[in-house]
Parts: sequence; structure tokens; C-alpha cells
Amino acid sequence: MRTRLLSLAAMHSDRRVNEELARADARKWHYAVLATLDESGPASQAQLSDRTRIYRSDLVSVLNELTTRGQVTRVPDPDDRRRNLVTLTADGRRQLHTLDAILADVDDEVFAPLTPAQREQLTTLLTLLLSHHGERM
Amino acid sequence: MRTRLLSLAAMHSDRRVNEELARADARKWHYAVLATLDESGPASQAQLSDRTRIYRSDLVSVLNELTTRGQVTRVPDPDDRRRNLVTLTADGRRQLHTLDAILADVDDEVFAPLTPAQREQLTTLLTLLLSHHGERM
DNA sequence: CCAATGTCAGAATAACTGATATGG
DNA sequence: CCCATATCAGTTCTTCTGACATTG
Repeated sequence: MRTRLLSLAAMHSDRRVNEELARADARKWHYAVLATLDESGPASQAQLSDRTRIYRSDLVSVLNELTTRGQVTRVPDPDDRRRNLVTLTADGRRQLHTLDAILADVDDEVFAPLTPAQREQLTTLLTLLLSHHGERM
Repeated sequence: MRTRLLSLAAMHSDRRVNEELARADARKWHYAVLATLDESGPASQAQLSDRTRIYRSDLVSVLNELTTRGQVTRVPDPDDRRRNLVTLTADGRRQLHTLDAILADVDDEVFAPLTPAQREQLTTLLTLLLSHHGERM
């Protein structure tokens, strides 16, 4: 059953990712938020929640941590004052690069059994999956 | 970063799997144990733990539940009395078939964005990953 | 004496569910 | 009035650690 394969592979990967991110005093949600902001630019919390699949309620504390570390700013959106506009800072981008380097190593380790072509394939397939039930849960 | 793609895809898949298994009063570990026993035959708890990646400590309660439901038996191994030999019962196999049917539907849904050929590819790639850091955490 | 096995108890997260206040 | 947003409080579920008794 494919769903089980996927689950097992991800479990292994996640464990390694968490171990390594912990050394940089980060967790995968921190990375997810920083990376998403870098990829798609400033966003409201609701948008971030959709894109990262972090629950809106849980995003709050993640953002609290990131803001106290000066890695993102969170300011009310003047155009729609219900929203906060979350933006990556220079420090945040620096941290993202640090985490990127860490994760690149984990990536190499986890996907070592695959040839470069197979890694490409996998990326393509997973991206396909996510873009379909992607932006829409 | 591929690890994040993998993580997101698995999270989505796991959520759907859990939702559907819950309707059959099961969880993914129940299925994992039943399926593993069916695939590899009777096993000790340590072996099951390796194969399913369920912690030894957590396996205990999963097996408690499965035994009270009569889906597996757990008897001391005469050859090595530290071990329990866990075996699938007829009821267990029946339950496995039920869960298989449920999961086949979830599988179809989750992997709908992929063509049959792409699903094959994905299975191959994930199997490769798991067989490498597979039996060895 | 050391290693492996199964078990237990509990900590630490992570995931999930409302409820609420405020603005559109 | 209803919907969306951010926040808070709290529950549940899972993952993970450490210790222990028993056997090899």
C-alpha cells in the first residue's frame, strides 16, 4: 500500500530532519515558515497556514518565536486590519540559509539510495501530488 | 527541499488514512502490524518494531489491543524465552482485508493526480528508499 | 558481566478543537 | 448579520526516553 510506504519514508526523513534542525535550535515549522516566506513573499497568517499546513492556532506561537528572534516581522496590514503581514527579515533570510545548508546534508543522506535522475523524478511526483490537493488541503 | 515535500505529502496522506481507519475502529499502527505479519510471517516484538518502526514500548499497547480483539496471538517463544512470538489469526487476516479495502480507496484518492505509470514510479522510488535505510533504521 | 527482550511510567511534543474578540 | 482573521485555552494523541525484570 503506497500510503504506508509514503508514511514510513517520511517518518524516517522527519526524524533525521528534526534531529539536525534541533542542533540549530529550530524545528521543522520554523523552517517551513521561513522557506515559505522566502518563496512566496510576505503573507498573512491565514495564507501561511494554508501553505505550510500549520494550524492557524499553532502558527501563533511559531511566529512568536520567530519574531522574538528577529527573523520575521509581524505588522497589521493597513489594507485589511484583520490581517497581520508577516515578512522575512535579513536575519531570517540568514537563518534560512543556515537551515538550508543543514537540510541539504540531510537530503543527501536520506536520498542517497537514489540516483540524481531518480531524485528528480521523486521531486516531480511529490510536487504533482501537492499541487493538486495542494493549496486546497 | 525534498524532505519537506515528502513530509507535506505524507502529512496529507496520513490525515486521510487516519480518518478512514478510524471508521473501522483502527489506527495506522494496527494496520502496520497486521500487514507486516501477513507479509513476513510470525515475528518477535523486536522484529516487528524494526519493521514497522513502532517503538518497542509502544508496540506493547498496540499488541494488547490486537490480542484482545483476537486478531493476533502472542505466545512465549520456546526457543528463546525472552521473546514473544506474535502470529496473525484468521480474524486478524479478515480484519486486514477489511482495512486493505479501505486503504485502497484512500490510495486512489490520494494518488489520483498521478497516472498509473507515475504511481508505479513512486512505489519504486519509495521502496528503494526504504530498503536501504530500511531494515536498518 | 554484558546484551537483548518485553514491559511500564511518564515526559515532551505535536496535532487538533473550540471559543472569543475584532474587523470587513 | 455573517464571514474571515488572529489569538487563547485546553484536550487528545503520538512520539520518545528511561528504567526495570527476565533471559541468553
